[in-house]
Amino acid sequence: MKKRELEQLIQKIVNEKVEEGAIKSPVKVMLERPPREELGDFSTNVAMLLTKSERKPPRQIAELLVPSIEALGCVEDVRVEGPGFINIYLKKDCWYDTLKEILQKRGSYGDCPHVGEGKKVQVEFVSANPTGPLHIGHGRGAAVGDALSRILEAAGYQITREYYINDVGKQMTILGHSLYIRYLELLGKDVTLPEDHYQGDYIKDIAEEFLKRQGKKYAEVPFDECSQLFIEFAKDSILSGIKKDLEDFGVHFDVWFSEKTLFEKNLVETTIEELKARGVIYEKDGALWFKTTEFGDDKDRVLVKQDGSTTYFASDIAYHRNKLRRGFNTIVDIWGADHHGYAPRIRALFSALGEDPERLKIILIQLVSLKRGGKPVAMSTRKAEFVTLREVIDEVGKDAARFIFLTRKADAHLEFDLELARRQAPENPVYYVQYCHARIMSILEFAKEKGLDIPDAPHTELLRRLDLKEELNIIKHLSRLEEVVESAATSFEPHRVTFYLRELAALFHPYYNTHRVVSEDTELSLARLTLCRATAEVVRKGLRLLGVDAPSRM
RNA sequence: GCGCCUGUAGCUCAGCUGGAUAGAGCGUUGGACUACGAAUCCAAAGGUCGGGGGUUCGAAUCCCCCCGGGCGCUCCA
Repeated sequence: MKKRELEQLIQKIVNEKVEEGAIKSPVKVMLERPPREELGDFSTNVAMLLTKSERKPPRQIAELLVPSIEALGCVEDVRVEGPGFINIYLKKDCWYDTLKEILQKRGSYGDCPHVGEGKKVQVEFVSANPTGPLHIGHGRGAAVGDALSRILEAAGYQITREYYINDVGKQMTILGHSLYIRYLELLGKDVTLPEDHYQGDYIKDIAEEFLKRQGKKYAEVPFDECSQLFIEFAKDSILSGIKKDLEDFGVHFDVWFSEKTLFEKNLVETTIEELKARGVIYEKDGALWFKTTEFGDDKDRVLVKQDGSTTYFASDIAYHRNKLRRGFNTIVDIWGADHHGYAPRIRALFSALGEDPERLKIILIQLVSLKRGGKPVAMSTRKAEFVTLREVIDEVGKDAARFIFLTRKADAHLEFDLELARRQAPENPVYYVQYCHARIMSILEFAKEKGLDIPDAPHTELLRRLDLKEELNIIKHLSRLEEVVESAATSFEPHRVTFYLRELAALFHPYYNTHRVVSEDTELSLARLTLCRATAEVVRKGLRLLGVDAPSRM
């Protein structure tokens, strides 16, 4: 029995009471899980919500509803407890239906298409500048963005994963020039890399590659005459590295959106024209301003500078206007938390274009503080001292890294201990869940060798053998998957799935340790094997939503 | 100075959008493998939910004020 189903049944009862006149005002029924199992499987606070409009004590209102709820097929008992909670106890047979449903739906169990109804959502994430390799912080953004996308897909949304490439502007010229300098260095020229250039060794590697491909023919060519070539080469090389890193991290983007194309298609200009037409653009001090203060921003923002060049913000609004034009119902931007100040301006754009700013959902990713064996690791982008995503993948593995990134709310600081993450030790949380899956697969294997044939569609008769409290608790937890997916999707918080899985494993491991699955009692064995199979199915599904593998052996 | 985020057990963090006696993991201490995987399990200890007010049947959760931490306040990208 799922919460949503029971919620609807009780809502119907309340609505009937309202029609009959027994209750004066309508109320939305919300079920919740009581804090302790003695208080039932579900409970509702409707009676307390109605005290004011009914002018009756909550318990009296509750009693009005109890008989109809008791009459529901799945309900074993209904009690009014505490200040006026209506606590509902379900029949065991209803829980066994959960197992049947899991085995029938398999990988699609937990999906809730009614939430998204096929609406289009764009998720833009990572979007790191193509001036250097991805570092561990980008990894967190990648893990969150991808897991969120997977969860939204399970919730029935149509997702476009997108990466925005900042491939224009001064930084690109500096990148190209950095490569140029390293190239000349290789040719034995006496040059030094300016301080504001990219210092990382990766530029040297690219320079060697450049030399191999292009030879020495640019040795005497001034940078001004070959800048485009160097810029393109550096950018393409870095970008293909980024793509490779992300693929190996299990993240695949549908669209790689180039900022440059905004200019090529005149979209920056068109956007400014549209804003002009809407009367939110003015000129001051030789620059062109967007009146964002009209929509809640602190100060107005420059779009075209005195020297005639456009700002980064100009590209950004053109990009977001383009997103809107592409027909996404919701636009999700995942940013580093240090960019939070930009939110009001982008929202201002939505308002200025007559769009609901609520369509833009911004998720901020807090910084990762990196440790190694409990000791902090210093990071400095400028000095190119940082731990790259590549190193993390190679050192601790994709699964452990992704899982750890998803053990916290996105906007909370995350401590990432490289040594801990790499260690296959109990304190490493990913193995707790993966081990649960591997363990079950091993049990199923064992059962097969014993000649036990687990039914694909077990009868309730058989499942009734699962009457231990631990067994029912596991089944009840399994029944929550859809709720968790829905809440993770609507709150944009993928970490909820992580916690759910840990809880599930924490129910299964002790059960396994105290009760034998495969025993002399064939019927009981089959019932328990069914439970195991359903559990493995849900663990696998949950891990898939996080982009983490569910190994059969570890 | 202004704005956003944040403060929950020794440490790292959850807390289901306002519910009943606030929960995990790690760490600490003690215990469990001659039957399905010990990457597991069992037990113990650990709290003024930063502080103060307010809203109401009810607050860790919502509002205001302080205190502490982080991050933003470029015609930078």
